[in-house]
Amino acid sequence: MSAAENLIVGNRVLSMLAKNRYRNLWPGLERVVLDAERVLYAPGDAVTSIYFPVNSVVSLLCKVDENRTVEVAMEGNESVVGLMVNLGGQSPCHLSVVRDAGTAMRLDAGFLASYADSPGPLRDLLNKSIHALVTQIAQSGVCNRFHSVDARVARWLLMTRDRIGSRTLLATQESIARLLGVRRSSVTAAESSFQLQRIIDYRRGRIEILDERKLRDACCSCYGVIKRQYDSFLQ
Amino acid sequence: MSAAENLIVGNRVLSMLAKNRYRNLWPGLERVVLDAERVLYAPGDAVTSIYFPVNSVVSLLCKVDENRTVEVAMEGNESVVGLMVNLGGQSPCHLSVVRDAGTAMRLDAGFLASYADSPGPLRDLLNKSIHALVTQIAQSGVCNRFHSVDARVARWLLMTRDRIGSRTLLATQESIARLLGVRRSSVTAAESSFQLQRIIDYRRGRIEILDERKLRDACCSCYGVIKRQYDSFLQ
DNA sequence: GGCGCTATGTGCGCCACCGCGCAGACCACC
DNA sequence: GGTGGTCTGCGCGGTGGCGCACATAGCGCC
Repeated sequence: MSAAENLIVGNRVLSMLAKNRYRNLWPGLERVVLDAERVLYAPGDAVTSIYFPVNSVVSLLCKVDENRTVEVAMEGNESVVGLMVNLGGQSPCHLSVVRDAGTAMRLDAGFLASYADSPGPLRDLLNKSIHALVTQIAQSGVCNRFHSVDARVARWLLMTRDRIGSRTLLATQESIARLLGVRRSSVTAAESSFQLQRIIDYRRGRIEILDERKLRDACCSCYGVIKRQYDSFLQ
Repeated sequence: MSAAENLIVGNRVLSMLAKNRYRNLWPGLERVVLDAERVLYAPGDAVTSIYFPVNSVVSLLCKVDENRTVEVAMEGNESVVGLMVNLGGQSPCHLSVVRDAGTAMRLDAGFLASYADSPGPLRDLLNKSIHALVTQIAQSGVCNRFHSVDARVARWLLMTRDRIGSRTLLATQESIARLLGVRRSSVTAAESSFQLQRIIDYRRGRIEILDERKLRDACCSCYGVIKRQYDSFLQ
């Protein structure tokens, strides 16, 4: 397998297409590096590029008030970033920001749209991706409203882990707090509790997951609901 | 204009199609009455019917825990109920329940899909509808997390009003509380405060909006964000 | 090794909202 | 016009998370 193919299967959606011998998109794919904090789409922008993250993570942010934007979804190797907005031919209503730097495969939005215009395995897959994203947005919303900060931090850590494919996350308590829309000290409390239970280990912006099973126990069912939705159609 | 056409333009999506002289769907449309509490779709179901509400309102409910399901979106005359699920060919992950009884135009899901298969004004409209629904889900999630019960009740009242096209809503404090995921007495407090300010008048399951402008002032910006998204492509 | 920045630890008062329970009021129905 | 069920008013203690502020500790950099 070529280096390019290796990258391609790093994104679960592309990987699904590869498995089904659907390679119409391959010629249009281009490897790019996404730097942290780069804004991919902002409200009002035209969407000209679509991204298939390999090990990068993109946050979908929604404005709450003047000085707060919270994460309504995170997109990584299981996602097609910019998809929904593009298919609607609409301008995004959310901010898409690179949270974890890394590589992604870029595709021209029009190029993708031309292949998704007609029915087929590609369009099915994209529709299912949209469906899963909506599930994530809805479930995260509910979770953020009803579940404890501890459970939400646990969910956030697990979901990030799944998307970067590594047990070591780079995130400060401050950054997590902003994304979840909670106080930093609430995140401190959650993380130090997990540390005491030897579930995670952390120091200055670096979190290592020691015991994934316990972390799952610490988080609510929302993690599973979201994960199952993606797993149901990706491999 | 015939009685059927009158009904058709009662749904803003159908009305848009009528304006653009797109009438392929007309032969498949069938007027139905939706009774309150009827479950249109449940997780695991196959979606065989699509509904264009005229004055009925459908709640999209998401399970929180064993004895709680909360509203993640409400769909009425601005919506195509069952759309997203159908296009993905997926089974719904949320419960769709008729909240306010009324009429709707029913369409066979396969019939709609056959017309949405190819690009055109219909598909554009459906894509935009999905996009708006996602905006609603995301914004409601954020709103439910960060804004006061008072503001959320105000938003709920206004959104319902827009969808039924009447200043008089039928809803008990208990039912609103369940949908918003708050205590009934919190809704009591909100409504009685609005009553004191002569914004609404209510008695036993019947709420009348007296001053819509003040009600707008009482609710957060989320109402406007959601409304603008729909208004941007519906007439 | 010292300096400075950033990240983390911790404490305090506060408040919106929770869960529960009960009383009272309204309305439909017989 | 009584009666029963539903809807609304309200009170109580409890609590999770908030906003703020300040101290400490780790780490990069010169």
